[in-house]
Amino acid sequence: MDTSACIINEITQGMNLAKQLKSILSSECSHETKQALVQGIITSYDRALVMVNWGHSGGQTPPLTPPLAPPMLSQPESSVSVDESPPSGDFNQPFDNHQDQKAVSKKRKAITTWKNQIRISTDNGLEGNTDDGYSWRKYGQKDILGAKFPRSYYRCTYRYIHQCMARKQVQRTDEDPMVFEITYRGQHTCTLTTTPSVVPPQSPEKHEIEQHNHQLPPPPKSGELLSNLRENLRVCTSDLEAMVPHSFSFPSASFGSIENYQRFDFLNEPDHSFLQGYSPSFISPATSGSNYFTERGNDFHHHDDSHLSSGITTASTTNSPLAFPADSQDFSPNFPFNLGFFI
DNA sequence: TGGATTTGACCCTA
DNA sequence: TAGGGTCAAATCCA
Repeated sequence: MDTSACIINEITQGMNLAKQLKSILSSECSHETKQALVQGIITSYDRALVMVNWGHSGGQTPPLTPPLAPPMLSQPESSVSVDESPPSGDFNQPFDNHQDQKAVSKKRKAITTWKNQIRISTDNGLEGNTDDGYSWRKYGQKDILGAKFPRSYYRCTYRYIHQCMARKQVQRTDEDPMVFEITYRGQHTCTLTTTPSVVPPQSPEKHEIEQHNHQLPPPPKSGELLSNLRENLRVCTSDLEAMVPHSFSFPSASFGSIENYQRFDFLNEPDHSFLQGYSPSFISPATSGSNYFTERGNDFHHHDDSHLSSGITTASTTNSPLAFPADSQDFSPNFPFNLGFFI
């Protein structure tokens, strides 16, 4: 599907959703359903705008996003939308030695970054999660001046194995503790040799999640990720009817909702090369391989007064959804995002 | 015992 | 020089 077709699709979908919303505004439909429709409308127009921007910024085809934040008609309480900005520019500069590291440091500003804003709703006391299919390893945490919460730093687990220099920062926003801003830096090169979506690494966070919520479904199998990808891709290329995210429905009501505020920050010239850095997995708590929170006991250690900002002490990438108290600061976000949709 | 996390220290940039 | 980003030793956990 070319760009214009996708744009038309998005706009058309938004219109359809608006019509649906109009028809149910006076009905007995649940508040969640209405909200889901509104979210779907916003998402559709948002994506359409992004596509337009892409077209104007270089004539390249924007990443095709499947209905990530589609109206969750089937399960309105579980809504997941993703906002990702495509990366571009030069990154993944391995710096195994001091010299390289210096060079990279100088290029720090030039490295393309893009952000994701994910809102985790716990209206029903549950939460969902998304997965980018990659395995992240936390390598640092820092209190940021003026920030209420600390910032966590993650790098690809295969940094040294595959010289994958992908990194991400997870920062809980001050305004809304339930909103996490994830900044991605660099693209995954490990996908060139190992497809995370195919063989999603078992991240430690998975273990943690399992510890805290035994009712959660097991992490997705690699095959599931692939099949999910296919489904999503199919949705993207099918008619509007298919745009209704049946395939995005969460497997069970045990999932809360995560709203990804897609903010496309094109900090640099878009580059198709970033596509390889995205995981083909999509944001379904049941199928994705990442979790947003760590359930390790350690993660909850830092909740003494001296660690008010440690609510997010650890964020790891796991693939299981887990429940966490809405007002809790003890969960760490691991925000994988499924840019694989863009493929 | 190996892998992941924590956290203080160091480095780099503005 | 301050603040952000990264390193790496210590620690934790399965």
